[in-house]
Amino acid sequence: MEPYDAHAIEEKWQRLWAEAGAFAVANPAPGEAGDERRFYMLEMLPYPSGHLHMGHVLNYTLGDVVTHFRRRTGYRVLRPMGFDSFGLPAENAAIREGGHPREITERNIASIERQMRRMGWAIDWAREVSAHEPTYYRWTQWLFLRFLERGLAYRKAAPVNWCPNDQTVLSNEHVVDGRCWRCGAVVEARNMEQWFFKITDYADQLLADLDTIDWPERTKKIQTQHIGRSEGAELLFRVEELDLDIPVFTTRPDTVFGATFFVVAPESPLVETLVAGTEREAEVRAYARVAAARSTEERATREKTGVDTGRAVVNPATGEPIPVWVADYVLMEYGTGAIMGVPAHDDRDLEFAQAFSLPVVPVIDDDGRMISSAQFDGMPCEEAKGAIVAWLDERGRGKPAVSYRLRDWSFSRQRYWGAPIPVVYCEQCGIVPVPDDELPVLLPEVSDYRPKGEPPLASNAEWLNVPCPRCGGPGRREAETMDTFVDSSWYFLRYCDPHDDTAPFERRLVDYWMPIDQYIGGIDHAKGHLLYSRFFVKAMNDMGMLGFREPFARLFHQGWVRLAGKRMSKSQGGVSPDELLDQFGADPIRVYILFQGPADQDIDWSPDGIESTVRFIRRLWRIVHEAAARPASPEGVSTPLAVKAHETIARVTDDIDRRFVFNTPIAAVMELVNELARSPEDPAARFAAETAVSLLQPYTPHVCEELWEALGHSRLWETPWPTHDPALLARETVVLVLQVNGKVRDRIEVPAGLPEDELVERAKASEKVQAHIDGKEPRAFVVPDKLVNLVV
RNA sequence: GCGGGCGUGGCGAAACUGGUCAAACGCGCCGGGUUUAGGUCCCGGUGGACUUCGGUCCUUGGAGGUUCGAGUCCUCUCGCCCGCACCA
Repeated sequence: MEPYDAHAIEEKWQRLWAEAGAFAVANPAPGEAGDERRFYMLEMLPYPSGHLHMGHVLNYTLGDVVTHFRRRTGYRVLRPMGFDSFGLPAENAAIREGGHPREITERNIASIERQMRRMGWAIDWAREVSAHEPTYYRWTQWLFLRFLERGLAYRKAAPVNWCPNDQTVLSNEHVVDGRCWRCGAVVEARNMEQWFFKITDYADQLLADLDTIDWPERTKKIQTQHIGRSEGAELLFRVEELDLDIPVFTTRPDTVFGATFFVVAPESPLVETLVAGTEREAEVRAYARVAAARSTEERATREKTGVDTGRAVVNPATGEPIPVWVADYVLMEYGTGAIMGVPAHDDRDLEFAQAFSLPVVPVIDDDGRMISSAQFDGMPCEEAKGAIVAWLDERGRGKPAVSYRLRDWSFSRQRYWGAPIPVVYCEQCGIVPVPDDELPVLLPEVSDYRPKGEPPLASNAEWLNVPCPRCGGPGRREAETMDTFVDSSWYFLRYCDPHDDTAPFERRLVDYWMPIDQYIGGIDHAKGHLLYSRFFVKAMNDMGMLGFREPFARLFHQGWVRLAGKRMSKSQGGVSPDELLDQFGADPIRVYILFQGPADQDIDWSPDGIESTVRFIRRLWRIVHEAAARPASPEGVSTPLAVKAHETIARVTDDIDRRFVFNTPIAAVMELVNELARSPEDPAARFAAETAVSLLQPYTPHVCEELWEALGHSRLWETPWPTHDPALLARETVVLVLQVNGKVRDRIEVPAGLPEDELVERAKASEKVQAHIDGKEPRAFVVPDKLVNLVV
């Protein structure tokens, strides 16, 4: 027996798998039956920072176990890999260190890919895609144009975070405590033109279809909350002098009789309409300008401010005029950008009313019944909601309405390293799409990636100035690029047909593979990537491009791997997998990361523990080699070791398949190996060894392949998953637990399948039981074949 | 403030639908063996208290409750973590 040499074994099998094309999977030929058992296993694609971190190792090892298990249980498994290779970090590295973002990105991809291969993950590398490659972003641009055609992509002015120092728009994530994360300057709110995807059109479907997918409840909750559907009513408040009806959204139409004032958001166009030409014009405008420039955080925390417009609107319920104010506690983005102020029943309105001495009129009493509300007095307020809306509806002053918190997705970035947005601005024609046959619009070279008020692409005049594709007149390209979340909203579709140069994918192929049977990734993407991708698929389904409405049928979130209490992530590598690979090899790392605990739970990384998995593999190595020297186990052997092996098959299979837990199968195999070590002479020794190696293969594929050969077999990676023999597990006798008053007093062996009264008789016959029931006549509770509880 | 999750040995954890002494498996620790020594490796022990060594009692953050029976279900409470947050 050679000593266990992780590196030699791992290199050998990685080479052999590559030569055999072991993990490549073919697409079905046209006309091939679609009823084959297929399985699409996908983990979220990595962002190519310098190297893998232990969180990746957990994520992809988890997916690898599922991949091997599904392959060996008879599925055609698609398990691809790619890189989310556009984005700010590479661009910032280029600004910081010099060099081109493409060089940095491609160097990182090469490095990560090498690490992935060393980990031995069963990936179909022939399907690899990277977002920054023109062969990929050509289709990202193509999809954008389809969204544009349907009005699902549009451009409009919207408030953004602006850093006055860096002269750029910042995403919300890059505003820390109201300051720019890079230079520390106080961020301003600005109104700028932005590109948006109309995800709000799909708010209801995104909410409703959560019921059709097998996702963690907490993730569904996060999305539900983010979509934020509220039912209520839209009520009309009239400005008589201007002959103007202003709608407001409210979830509390029952309180409308208590609306004593009216508030408009400072950003609202109504402000101008209301005050233009009045004596309060200057004062109100000044307030609106200052308030609109305040950050959302500032507006949320400071005391209530506002200014009276001097105008009045008519409360549609009371018919009385109430004053109209402008105040920054009302947000333009939600509802209609205007509210009715009901200080008696809303804390924020009360605070405002108290600050400005506005009247407070309660309209619901302590028992929840309507008061001071005309004909509705005495009605329970829940009932009054519908009744009042119906009453206002009859008079044309209101109707039931639904409002969402979800906003359209702003996806344009004033940055370099992203897919160019393929449109041209023409003075005559406006926004003109670049024709499909001119795609991709290649990302041009620029001299400086730093944004200086204008996106970096605008600095390349030769690229920027092109004739209008429609009229041929002077035009200017869009210089903004797309958010990387656009790239990652459809990459899983491209994997199905990665080399198609006539379309993003063939519908037949995505309909064959999709939806993804098991998706694995961090919960940090709960309301970003996981929502955007759902929106993309629904929109593409509506366009007839594919035949399903949800991308991810089943979702699992792996836990965080922490180092000294901190999450390991892209920015803080912490532990280098290369060093661990050099020191221990891939198999021990793979077992260790999954043995720590449930995969959805955070784990603390400790290099010490990994030694113990090396020890286990060495022990397995020795014990299996010893068993391999013994005669083959007879067919149907039913020794205790054989029974243990079958039990282990049943446990491991159930854990991976049904329970989706990955730590306890390792413990189960360890138990089997321990049992084998204790009884090496058992006739089932070889069978037990074969079973242990076969069951552990998804975790430690290299060493198991080597041991499988030592046992006289070949190609474990495509050997069918073992099945247990239920007949062997059916015991002839069982151990019956005897309790008196709920306490265990004895255990006796009885034939399996005895009727309840027989079990009770046997229990009463036990001396130890008799000593505790003391001659009394007990009541009996029986769990057949397991337990009898006698209660006296 | 709103929504959600989690508390089990010295440590990571197991106990899957309430039912075989709660703590499997592993780490750590203790004892023994192999070894010139250390490491590796092998064997055994290891929740707590009491014990006449046969056992007895206690123990899943805390307090109640349901049940023949609760780590598991319910109520309250303490602690930690996560998501949202002037959303009308």
